[in-house]
Amino acid sequence: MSVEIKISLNEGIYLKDPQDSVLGRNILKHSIILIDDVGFETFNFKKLAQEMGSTEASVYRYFENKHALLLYLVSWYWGWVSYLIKINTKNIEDPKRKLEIVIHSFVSASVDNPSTDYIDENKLHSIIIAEGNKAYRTKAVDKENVKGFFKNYKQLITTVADVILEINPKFEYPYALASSLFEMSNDHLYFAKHLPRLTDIKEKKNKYSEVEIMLNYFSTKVLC
Amino acid sequence: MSVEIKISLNEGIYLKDPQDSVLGRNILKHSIILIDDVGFETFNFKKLAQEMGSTEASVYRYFENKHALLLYLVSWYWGWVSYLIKINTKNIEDPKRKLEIVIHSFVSASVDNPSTDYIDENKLHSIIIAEGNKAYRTKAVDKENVKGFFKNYKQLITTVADVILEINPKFEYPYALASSLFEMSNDHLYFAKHLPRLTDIKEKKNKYSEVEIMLNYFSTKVLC
DNA sequence: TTTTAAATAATAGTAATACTATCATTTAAA
DNA sequence: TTTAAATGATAGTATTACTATTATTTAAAA
Repeated sequence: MSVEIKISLNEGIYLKDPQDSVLGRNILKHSIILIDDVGFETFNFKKLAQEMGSTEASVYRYFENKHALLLYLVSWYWGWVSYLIKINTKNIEDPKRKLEIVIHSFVSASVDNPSTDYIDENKLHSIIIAEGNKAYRTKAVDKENVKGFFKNYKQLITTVADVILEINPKFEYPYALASSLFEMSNDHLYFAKHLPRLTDIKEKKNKYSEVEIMLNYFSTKVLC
Repeated sequence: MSVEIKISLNEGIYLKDPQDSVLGRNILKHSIILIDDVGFETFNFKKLAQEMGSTEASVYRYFENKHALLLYLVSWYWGWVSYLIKINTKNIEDPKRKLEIVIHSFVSASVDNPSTDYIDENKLHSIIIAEGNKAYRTKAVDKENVKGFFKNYKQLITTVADVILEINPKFEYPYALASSLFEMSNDHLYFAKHLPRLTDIKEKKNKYSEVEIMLNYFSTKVLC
């Protein structure tokens, strides 16, 4: 059984919503596979079209360029994690437990959740880890921010900041802690795999649960 | 008076050490100005050569491509911050004080330190903040890591991890905390400027000292 | 069911990018 | 002062990042 979730995304990111057509969903599906495989720098629309058995021009009808496509995928991920946090923290009273769920969602939302058939959440998570911050680390940030392209990220961080404030209403850095937990999750999963001397997480063991334990430790210490 | 520091860098990063010639130092100088100005994506060797009054082919004699040049700049920065930490923590006994100096170096090494004449440390810091992690977030990380291209980063983090262990020898995450403090410094300076909803740091006030206070707060809490 | 419109495919073409190669000239070293 | 090394000038190629045009397929409306 596949659950049909449609994550809402800022309209300016795409020219035509890829979630609404077969070709569009195919673009999402294959771009995730390709970017994960060759990396964002060497990825391009020609290769994507070849992989899909479509044409470059057709892809350009959905996205202005590959940056917009990356932003779409990353936004989708932000929205999806927000959604998961919302349903998984429903009916939970203890805000500390809520934050644990948040952290678990950051680290491994993809492993134990329903998947959309045209999106491989595991591969998408790999893309977030390796390429995620390229989506907002560009000269166009400010312009794109005004257009609301990062709304899903802000919404996610706001949700988490609210949980943090529930735990400790006097805490001075709820937003900073929220975004840091998200970024640290990705950073340390990346470091464990590629630059192990920059972290204490070991690739050998279950690095996901190790990162989870570490982030819980950090957040507990900071909030106590 | 300008102090002549020569930061040592892995030889594989460049084809010819730019620090050793007038043209080379000019490449460093102008690439910093240009990347800071137009962003790494739109930066290229043709534009750089034009700005400098040199030629594309000449730049290619120093660096294989713009990625290598970015890696050089970032490595130089890592090495430079390491150097500053070393001289500024000399003769200091209290490890807690040392960590404060480390954090101060992460946040604003560039504002109150001697400068090399061909490197604008302030602009270089801006580049680190905006583009720094593109230097290691590529499909070539593992290959480049084997060649030792990230040695300066590892060395920096090891130095900081040692300070952390001096404070609390039983602390389980010295490397992770060290790299997180470095990354958080850059992230939150970036967020304050471009995506303020992701942090609590305000652009208006002195964001550098605000970030410094925050990182000191976090590290104290985590290590206590 | 036909007609019409919308979406996609096929193809071609352009400007910019990321280089490589060659040779002339300047600068530095022997 | 000869020789080598570094740089400049120029040209050229393959790839990338698009745009434009027309044909064909698919879907919607009449």
